[in-house]
Amino acid sequence: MTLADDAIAWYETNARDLPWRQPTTSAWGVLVSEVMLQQTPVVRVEPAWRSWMTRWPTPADLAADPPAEAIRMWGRLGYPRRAMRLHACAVAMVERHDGEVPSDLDQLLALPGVGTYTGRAVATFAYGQRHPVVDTNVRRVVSRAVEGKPDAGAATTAADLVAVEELLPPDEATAAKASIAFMELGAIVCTARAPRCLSCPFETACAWHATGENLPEGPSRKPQRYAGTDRQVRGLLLEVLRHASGPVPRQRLDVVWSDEVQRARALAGLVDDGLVEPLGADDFVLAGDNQRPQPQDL
DNA sequence: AAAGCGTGGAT
DNA sequence: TATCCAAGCTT
Repeated sequence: MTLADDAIAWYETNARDLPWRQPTTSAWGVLVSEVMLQQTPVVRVEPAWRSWMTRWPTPADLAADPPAEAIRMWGRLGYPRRAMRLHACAVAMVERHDGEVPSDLDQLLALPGVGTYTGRAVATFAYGQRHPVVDTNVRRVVSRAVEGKPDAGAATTAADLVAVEELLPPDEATAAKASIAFMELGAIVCTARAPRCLSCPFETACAWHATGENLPEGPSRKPQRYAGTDRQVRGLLLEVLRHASGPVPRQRLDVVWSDEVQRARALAGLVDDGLVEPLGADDFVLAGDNQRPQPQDL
């Protein structure tokens, strides 16, 4: 039995029942789930994903609406640039791929917001192809089970892809199952904080378990501050703009943060990123909102 | 290649 | 309370 075999067997009876794993889910549905899951936990993604798919069942549906609507629907999932990119991705798929999610990995990787992980995840989970799908869960599982180290490095490397590829069975469909199984194992058993080694199908094979599960010395990532950062200010500004139906006067944005310099910098950053657009001298809207007729236009 | 980018729940 | 962490991507 290989690790892949053990993982697949374990997955058959232990996998969570997530909507984007239903066989009827479209490749678009898989892509949306993958983007939403970038740095956002499953429990928060699930309801958002359902709403999103109900409103925009296909890429063409999303592409037909302005980015502002995507940013609103994104709600508080975090990193709203992902909503922008998902919208841009839908537009690109309409333009370049006849409104379909491409199955070719290189075409996937060329889409906005689709990187090393997401591209392979879509090719694998939506189209059943054989690719190493390497996210934080898989890196942790492989780091522990194969290398005996408590945690993986900070970011995915080419070597990680090779290491995971070598664990995949040759058959395409089986490899795809192994990929989702490795991820699920990392998500619910081989967790960062309190791994459930006694419930792990790798228990006897795991190099890390064999050496006594020595814990990592420090955090695997650099701790990221939030309070007081531009990110917090951007979040506050965007929260106001999300709930506005028309142009927002600058004064309404001024009240969210007292430091004028930082506030201006954060707003400029949102404009730079294409999330927000200035409208006239002192009004702001979410990207594309100026294309909707405003009350004063009627 | 390291830093920037949201948000909220768990410990 | 503060820190860690959650299916990363872009520049």
